Amino acid sequence: LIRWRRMQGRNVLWLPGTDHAGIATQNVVEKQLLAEGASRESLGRERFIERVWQWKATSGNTIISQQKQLGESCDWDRLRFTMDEGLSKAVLEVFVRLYEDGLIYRGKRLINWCPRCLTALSDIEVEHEDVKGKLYHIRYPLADDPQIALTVATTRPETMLGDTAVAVHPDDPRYRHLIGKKVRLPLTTREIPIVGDSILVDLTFGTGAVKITPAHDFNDFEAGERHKLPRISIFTARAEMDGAGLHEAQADPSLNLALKPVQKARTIVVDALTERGSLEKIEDHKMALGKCYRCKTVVEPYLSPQWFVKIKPLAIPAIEAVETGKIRIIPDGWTNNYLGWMRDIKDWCISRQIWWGHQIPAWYCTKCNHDHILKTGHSVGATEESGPLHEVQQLNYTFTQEAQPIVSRTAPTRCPNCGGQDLLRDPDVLDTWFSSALWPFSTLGWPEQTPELKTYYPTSTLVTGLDILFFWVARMIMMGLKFMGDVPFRDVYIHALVRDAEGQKMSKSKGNVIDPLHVMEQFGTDALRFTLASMASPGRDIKLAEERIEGYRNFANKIWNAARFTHMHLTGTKESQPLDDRSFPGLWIRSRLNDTIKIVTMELEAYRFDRATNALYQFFWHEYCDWYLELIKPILQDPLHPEGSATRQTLQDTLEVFLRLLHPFMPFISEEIWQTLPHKGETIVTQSYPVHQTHWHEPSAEETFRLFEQSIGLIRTARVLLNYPPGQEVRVFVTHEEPATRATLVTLERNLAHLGRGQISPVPISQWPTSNVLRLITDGITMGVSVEGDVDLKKALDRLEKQIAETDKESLRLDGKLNSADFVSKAPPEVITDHRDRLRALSRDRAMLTSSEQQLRAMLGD
RNA sequence: GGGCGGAUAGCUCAGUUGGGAGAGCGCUGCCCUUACAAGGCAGAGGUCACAGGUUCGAUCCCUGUUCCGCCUACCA
Repeated sequence: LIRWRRMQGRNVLWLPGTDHAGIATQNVVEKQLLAEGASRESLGRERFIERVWQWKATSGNTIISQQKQLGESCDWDRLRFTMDEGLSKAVLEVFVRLYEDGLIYRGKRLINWCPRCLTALSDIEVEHEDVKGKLYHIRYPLADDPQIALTVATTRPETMLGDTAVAVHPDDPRYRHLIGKKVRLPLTTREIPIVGDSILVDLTFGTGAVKITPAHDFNDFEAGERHKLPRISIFTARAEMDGAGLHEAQADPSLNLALKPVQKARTIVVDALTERGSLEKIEDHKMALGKCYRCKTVVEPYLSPQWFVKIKPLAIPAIEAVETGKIRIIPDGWTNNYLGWMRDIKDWCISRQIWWGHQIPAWYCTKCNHDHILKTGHSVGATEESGPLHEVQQLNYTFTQEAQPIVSRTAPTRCPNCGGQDLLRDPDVLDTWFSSALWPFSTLGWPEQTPELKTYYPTSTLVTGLDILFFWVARMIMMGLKFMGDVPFRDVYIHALVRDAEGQKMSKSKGNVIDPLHVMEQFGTDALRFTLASMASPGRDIKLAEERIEGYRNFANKIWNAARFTHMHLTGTKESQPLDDRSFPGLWIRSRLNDTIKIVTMELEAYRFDRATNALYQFFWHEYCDWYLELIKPILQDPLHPEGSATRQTLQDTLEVFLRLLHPFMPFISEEIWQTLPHKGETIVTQSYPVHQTHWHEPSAEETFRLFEQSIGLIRTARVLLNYPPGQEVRVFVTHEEPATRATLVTLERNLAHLGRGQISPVPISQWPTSNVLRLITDGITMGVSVEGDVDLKKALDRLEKQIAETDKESLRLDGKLNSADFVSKAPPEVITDHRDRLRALSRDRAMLTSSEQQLRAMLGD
C-alpha cells in the first residue's frame, strides 16, 4: 500500500516502531537472570530495568531488521519505541488528564491474576480453553435442621472454604422457603446465610443452589455486592492456600491446608468432604479455563486494589465512529465483532505488578495514609481487614484501597494536603496496550502540536491482525477520539493470519514455524511477498505451503528471463510514447496492459491483493510471455522489418509499465530490472504508478487475438494428435462460414502474413480436399491440417468422438430448456436468444464434426 | 452458551445484480525450438459437503443437518 500510494504521488508516511511488551519482555529477562542465579528482586528495580534496556538494545530490533529484509518501505528515521522519552511523556499526559476527568480510578476489585507472572491482567489478556472438568455436588446442612441439606454444585470445591452465602432462585418452589435461614459450611465452624438471587441462579442448571465465594469468582463477587456479603480471600498471590485467610474462614486446622497449591488443596478438600459424608456426587463437566496469554498459567480471580479506566464514556464515540462509517473495517464482517465487543465493554484494568513499563504517576503521602500503607516485609494475608493485597515484594510498601493517591505529571515534593514531604510512588506500571493505544499521535510528537501531527493525523489506513483488534485497534480509536478529537485512521484492514500448511497456528513448541528469513533466503523476498499477497483473500487464514512460494519464485524467474529477452532488443532510449506502433501485436498487448492497470489499481483500492496479483501473473506470464513475445519474434529477427523499431519500443515500454505496476508487490526484482533499462540512475519507486489510458483500449485487436489464439490452438492440437515432430511444417486450411466474422478473419490473415508467418489463404470448406485433412473446430472456427506421412489417426478419432458426445450432451440440455414452456415464457429474452444462438452453433459444430469423423474413418479405411 | 466464517479438481484456493464451473501446484504425454527445463506445448481430472425449499432455472438466495476453524462468554 505504501509503495503504491507513494508512486501515485501521495505524501506517504509509514512510521515503524515497536512496543515494550511489558510482561513478555520482563519474563524473558527474568528467565535470563534465573539462569545466572539472580532474580529481579536481588537486582532491585533500577538495575533490573537497566538490564531490560540492555536486552532491548541487543535483541529488541530483530523485528525491525526483519521488516527491512521484507522490503517494507518505512520511514526508518522515525523509528519509535513506546518507552521513548517522547512517547512516555504522552503516556503521562494521558494518564493525568484521564484521572482529572474522572476516567481513571483506583479500586479494590476482583481482577484476573496470573499466579506465575504475579500481576493483574485485563479481561482480554485471559485466553479461554475448553477442558474436561468435574462438577462436585456438596451437601450444606441447614443450621437449624441438620437432617436437611442444601446441595450445591461447584467446579472448584476448594473455594468452598471462602463461601459466605448460598444462593437459590427466589421463585424456586424447592428452596424459596429457605431464604433467610442458614447452612453450616462443611469443614469450617461457620454458618452462612441462604439468599435469594435471580441473577446468579439458573433454575435449570445443577442443583439450583449456588455457593457464593465473593473473593474468588466474578459472579459471586457481584452477588456479594448485591447482598453485602463479606469477602474472604483464601488464596495467596501464588495460588496457594493462605494461612490468614483460612483462619478467617474458620477452616478446620486439621486439614493442614496452609500454603498448599490449589490443585493439592482440591484433593484434600474433596477427600475430607467424602470422609465426612458431605460429597454427594461428582459429574463430568465441560468448562472453560482461563489462562494467561503470556505464560499460559491458569489465572485466578484475585481481590486486589488496581487502577482502572472507566471505559463506557470512551467507548460510546468509538462505537459511533464505526457505526457512521467514519472508520471502515475491512473485511466488514468484523464490524459486528467490534461493535458487539465495544457495546459490552467492561472497565479496563491498567495496572500491572511488574517493573518493565511506564510507572504509574501516583504518589502517596506517608503521613496522610499512615494506616493505609503497609510494610510488606512479612507475609500478610489478603483479607478485608489486613489489607495488603499481594505479598510479592516489589517495594517495601503496598497501598491499600483506602490510600489517597496524588496523581501528577512530575514527582511532587510535598503533600498538597498536609505538606508532608515523605512521599512514596505507586510501584505498579501501566498495561503495555495503554501506551500502544496512543501510537497514532504519540509517535507524531503529541502533546506538542507538531507539523507532523498536523500533516499525518488522522492517518489513512491501519493494517493489522484480528488478534489485536480489541487489544490495540479499539483502544487507539477510543484514545484518538478522546485526545485528538478525531479518529486515528479511516480504514482498518484486517489481514489474514499465516498458518502452516496443515492450517495449524504456528508455534515454537509445535515446531511448525516457518521462518520468513529462511523462506526469503530460499525463494527470495519477492516470491514471499507475492505469495502472501496472492493468498490474502478476505476472511480466510493463509495456509502457507512451500510449493506455493516456489511457484511464485518461478514467476519471478520468468520475469527475469523475459527481461533478458527484452534487453537483447533494447531501443537504447528512455521510455517514450509507443503510439506509433499500430501493429496487431502491439495494439493487442497495449490493450491487455491497459486492462491490467485498470484491474490492479481497482483491486488495490479494494484491498484485494489476491486479485491484483492474479491479474499481474495472468498478464505477464500468459499474455506478455506466452503470446506477445512469441508473436513479435519474427519481426525482431528480421532486421529489415518495417515494424521493427516500433515493435522494439512497445516491447520495452510494456515491460517498463509492467515493472512499475509490479513494484509494490515485488520491489526488488522490479528495481533490479529497471536499472538495466536505459534510465540514467533513477529508481523505480520514484516513478509514477501506471494510469490506464482510454486510447490504449483496442477491442478489435483483442477480438482478433481471440480468433488467432484459438486458431493456433487448433493447429497445435492437430500436431499432437498427428504426432508431428516440432520441426515439421504443416499445411493449414482455414475458412470461416460466418459472414459477420469474415472481416475479422481477413484481419487475421493479413496480420499472420505481416508477422512473416507465411500466407494463409481462406478456402471455402467445400473446396477442401476430402481426404488427408484433419478437420478441427472450436467456437465456430474450423481449421484443417493436412495429414502427411504415415500417421496413426486413432487418437484424432477418439478426440472427435468425445467432442461429438460433449456436443450432444450440451445440445440436449439446451434443447430441453428451450422446449420448456415455463422457460420460454419466463426467462429474460436475452437469455433465450443466447440459448438459441448457442444451440444453433452447436448443431453447426456437430454437422462439421460428424463429416470430419466420416472422412477420418474413410482415411482409416473403416 | 452466543456469534461469525469455511466445505468447489489429488492439494491450496478464486468464483455477486442466479442462466455455458476457473487458477496455481501436482498428475499424464510430447519437446533441451537461439529469454526461460524454475521452461514450452497438448491433455486428464469436479453429483460445487448433505437434505429440503424458493425459482422457468441454484455452486450462488432461504431453512435444516454434518464436519472443520475462529471470535466471544460469569452457566455455578
